[in-house]
Amino acid sequence: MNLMKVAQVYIEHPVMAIDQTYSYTYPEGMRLSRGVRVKVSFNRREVIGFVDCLTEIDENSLSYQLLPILEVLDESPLLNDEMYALAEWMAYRTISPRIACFQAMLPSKIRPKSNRKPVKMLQYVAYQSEPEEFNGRQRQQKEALLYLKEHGEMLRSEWRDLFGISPTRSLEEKNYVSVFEKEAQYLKEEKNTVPFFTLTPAQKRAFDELNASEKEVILLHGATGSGKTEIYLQMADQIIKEGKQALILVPEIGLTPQMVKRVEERFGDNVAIYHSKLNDQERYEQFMRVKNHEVSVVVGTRSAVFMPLDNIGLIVMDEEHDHSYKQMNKPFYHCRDIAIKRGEYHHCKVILGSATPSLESYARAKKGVYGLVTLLERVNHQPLPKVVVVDVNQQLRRKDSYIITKPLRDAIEDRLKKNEQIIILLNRRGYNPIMRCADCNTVVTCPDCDLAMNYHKDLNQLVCHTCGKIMDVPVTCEKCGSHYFVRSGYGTQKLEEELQRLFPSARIMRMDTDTVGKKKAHEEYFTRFGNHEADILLGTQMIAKGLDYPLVTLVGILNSDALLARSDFRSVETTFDLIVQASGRSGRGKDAGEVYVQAFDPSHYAIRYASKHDYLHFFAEEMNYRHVAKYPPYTYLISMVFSHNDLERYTSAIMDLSYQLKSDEKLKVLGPSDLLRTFNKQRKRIIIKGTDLDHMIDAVRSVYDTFMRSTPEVGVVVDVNPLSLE
DNA sequence: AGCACGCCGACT
DNA sequence: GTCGGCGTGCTC
Repeated sequence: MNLMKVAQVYIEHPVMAIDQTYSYTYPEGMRLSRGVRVKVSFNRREVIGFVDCLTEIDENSLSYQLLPILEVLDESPLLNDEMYALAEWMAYRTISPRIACFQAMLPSKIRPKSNRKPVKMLQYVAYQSEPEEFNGRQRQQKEALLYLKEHGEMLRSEWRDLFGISPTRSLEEKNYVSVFEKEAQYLKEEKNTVPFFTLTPAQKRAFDELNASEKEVILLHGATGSGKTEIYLQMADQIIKEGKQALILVPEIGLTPQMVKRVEERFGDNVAIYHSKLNDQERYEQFMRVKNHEVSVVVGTRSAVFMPLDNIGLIVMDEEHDHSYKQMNKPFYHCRDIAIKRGEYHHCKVILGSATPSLESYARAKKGVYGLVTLLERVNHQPLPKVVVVDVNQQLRRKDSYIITKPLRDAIEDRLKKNEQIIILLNRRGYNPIMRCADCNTVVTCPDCDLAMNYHKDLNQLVCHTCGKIMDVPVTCEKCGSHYFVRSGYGTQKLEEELQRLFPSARIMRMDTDTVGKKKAHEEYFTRFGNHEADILLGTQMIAKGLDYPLVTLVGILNSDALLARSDFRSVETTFDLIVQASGRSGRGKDAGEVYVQAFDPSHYAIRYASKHDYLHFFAEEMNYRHVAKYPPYTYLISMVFSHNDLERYTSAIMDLSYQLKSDEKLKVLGPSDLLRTFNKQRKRIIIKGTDLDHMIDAVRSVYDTFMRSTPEVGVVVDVNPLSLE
């Protein structure tokens, strides 16, 4: 036995193949602890590692030479015990490498990956001393120095701007002030805090019920426009007065400028805003503000759930059903699961709010696992908007336009006359979605994806909405050689044209990924629409949620049941949600709102119940289907997608894997089935169904492990609790 | 994830 | 005869 001290280190590459610790020696006195990053040599390269623990091992038992840790990169751990344990739990649950979880939790500037200096340095000045006396010509210098004495250190550039370059430079040269570099600090802006609104009696009741509930997780089922946000803000206020912290999570598109403004008005600079559009530097700054206890409230999207708050008193997840809470790439976590886990750790309430709760959450609330508080009255006492369902087939039979049907056209005309605003939702980009050969009917598909290309008129080119490939409109049909093509269907581009033709004087604004490409464009569009710079806002689902414009009295949903055509088990729920949420944009001001829903199948229960804002009946009926088909929330799912450019070669390996899973009688295994090819990779999928999630995870982990070792060249993506199976 | 090692086709 | 394709094996 020859024991020696070593550090167990995870290596930065987020792949399952090296999801284990490696031992490194370290010199006496090196400051190491769990969660600090180190520089080590791995496979003859310098990489960043993440210290897991310090142990002793028997040198004689090793068949290889240990290497030393080269450098310690952090003075203190980046992740405290709570977050470290959370990362390990998340890695287990999502079947992903631990490093991927550490990375997901940290802003990229301090991710284990980057070895650049992350930190922006700025020059600051500080008061040192002053002369016995200033002479008459040194008035500027005197002012500048006294100002600095009074205000403490400040940005050098700011100080120079304020008092001029010449006096400040003399002061610096005479060493009355010191110049030094420091990490850029978040600039505190003076923000006026405004008082809270008085809660309506209905809001007050919900507020009290939430406070009184014994449950840790409580579902707040509140209609659109019922004033849930105000309740969250007042609960957060109450919590910070107790000296604790509040974490408010909002969906990607829910973090509108309006929302940010509201929160900042209430909490001033005691709040950190964290969302996906921040750049690396901004993320890092917000992360550090939270870590350094400079704020008590965090408002943010999915990844904000990892903010290093250490004394959480309340977690709110607004629009808890929203799909943007699920990370769609590694490590495929769901923000709700993390929020609830953190709530358990901090023994605080977790409030899930929604007008259209996910079936999972509502089912748990009904079972009593979660608390349930209901708030169905709207704040402005307006009834929920009247919903008119237009049968598109019927309009077609009358030889009327099926894009914008007569009833909707009349309604638009009417609102334009009254100078009110209109939102039109069409969940499809581009001009014509499909282009086919006029002779043999072959649809033009993406060479890499087996999916139809979309015609974009502005580019006069075809765009693949899956992989982004752009190509010229073909001259000859690949199948039959014909030179004639027809384009059909309609997307937002064509709709914009159509609307402008129908209403030549209307000011129309189009929002989809093609028009709001740039970073802050969203905000700009929303502000302009809010200022009534346009009469009609037309767009894809990005305009369906969270917007609050009092002048909007009409919402039109064009292809409302397009989603239903999909094979996904959640498509009905998604359709219901989209209609109810979009309807919620109408009639939020003093005038009652109206909604026109164009559908090919108006009798479908998703459309029927959505048009009556009837969540409860929808829930009951949809739960029936889920029960019969053994889908969530009655079961759990894990999907495994295999990809390779020549996947057929691995069919037998995948079959073996599925047989292995099928031999477990606690599991139901579907597939492998072929998926469409994307990014020039063939894909196959296996779906595992079961009722014991831990058991399912263990089973998948074990087969995944063997598969990965024997055929590492095949891509495998495992998604535990996938939101959709498209 | 990288990167070296290793075994088969088109070239100075 | 070599240069180099990328399958596959390993990293403390």
